[in-house]
Amino acid sequence: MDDIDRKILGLLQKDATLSTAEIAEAVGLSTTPCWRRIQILEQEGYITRRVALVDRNKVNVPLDVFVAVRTNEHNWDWLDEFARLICEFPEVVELYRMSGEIDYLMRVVVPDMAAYDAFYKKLISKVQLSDVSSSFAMERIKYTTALPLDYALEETRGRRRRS
Amino acid sequence: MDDIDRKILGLLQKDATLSTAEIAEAVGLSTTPCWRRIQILEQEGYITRRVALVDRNKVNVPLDVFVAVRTNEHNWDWLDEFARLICEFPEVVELYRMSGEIDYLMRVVVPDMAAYDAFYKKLISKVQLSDVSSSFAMERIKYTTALPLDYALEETRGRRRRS
DNA sequence: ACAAGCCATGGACGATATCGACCGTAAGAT
DNA sequence: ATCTTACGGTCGATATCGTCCATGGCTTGT
Repeated sequence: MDDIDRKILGLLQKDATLSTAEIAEAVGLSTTPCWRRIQILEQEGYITRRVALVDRNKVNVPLDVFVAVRTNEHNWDWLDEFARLICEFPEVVELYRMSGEIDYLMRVVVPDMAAYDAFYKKLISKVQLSDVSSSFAMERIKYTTALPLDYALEETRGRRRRS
Repeated sequence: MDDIDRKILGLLQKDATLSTAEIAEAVGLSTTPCWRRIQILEQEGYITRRVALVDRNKVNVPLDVFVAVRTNEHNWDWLDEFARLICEFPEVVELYRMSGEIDYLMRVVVPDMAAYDAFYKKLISKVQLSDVSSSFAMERIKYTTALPLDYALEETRGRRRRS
């Protein structure tokens, strides 16, 4: 993990269709060593997968709903069951176990409020939840899958230190 | 948008490295028409981009913080400035304008609570916010970039209706 | 019956990925 | 002062795919 690796990751995070030649030029390497680095980044698990992002409007799910959940059950079995169940819902794209007041927070994508209502009914019919509160997003201002790379550690693995 | 298109999108959402031949086989087409459909899906904007997802632990940002923001300023100029500013922060991965109590909700990724504190200080030094409350995620149970495709409309564009 | 739309097949061209081999160099270690 | 290691650069060979023809056949709507 040096500056060049960071640059490569940064580029691929934005656009995974870039050819090795293009990346090589952008980071100031020739193609072969650049390709080697990408290989290593993949083998070491820095890059977990490459995916296509689809337009939410085109597939008719323009609405984000944040669902804050509280429960009375706080044992592992319940959590397992809950997690398993939620993962079945394709509408739930994010689910976090939280600290503080709220036990779980999830983001749900649906076509509109009516569809959310249908989802909500399905949800509460399957799980016992003591308190559910939904907040609707009016507008998504920023959304990116790109993580910040400034915090990545050098990790003197081989011996990679360029001035 | 028929069942085959949905299948193709579903596959590419999960793994964009699949070759057209593999996709073709999976959806029960031969390669050429399958390739054409993918072309169309891209031209029509169903597929917006292809990106690489990187491992958050590897790049040292394992912690999710949800930041709920309230403000007194409710004019367009302020929003523009706020949006512009937030988009500069690579740690802010999602930002929504909400309905209800909270004005804005964002997800921030950082290495640890200390780093979040540093981020927080940077944030409040740049924007005037009347109320900020942070919730830390203990665990990310589900996270996917794949949208549900069940809601996608048929959109009888050409004449595409399979049984 | 006819036309339109979609599929399958086959093939051709070119871009790229994917290596392997070899050399040069700079920094660290002994 | 060497020896070693870890790069990077270059060259080149394969082979896989993407890309895009052209043709023919099947089904469906009018």
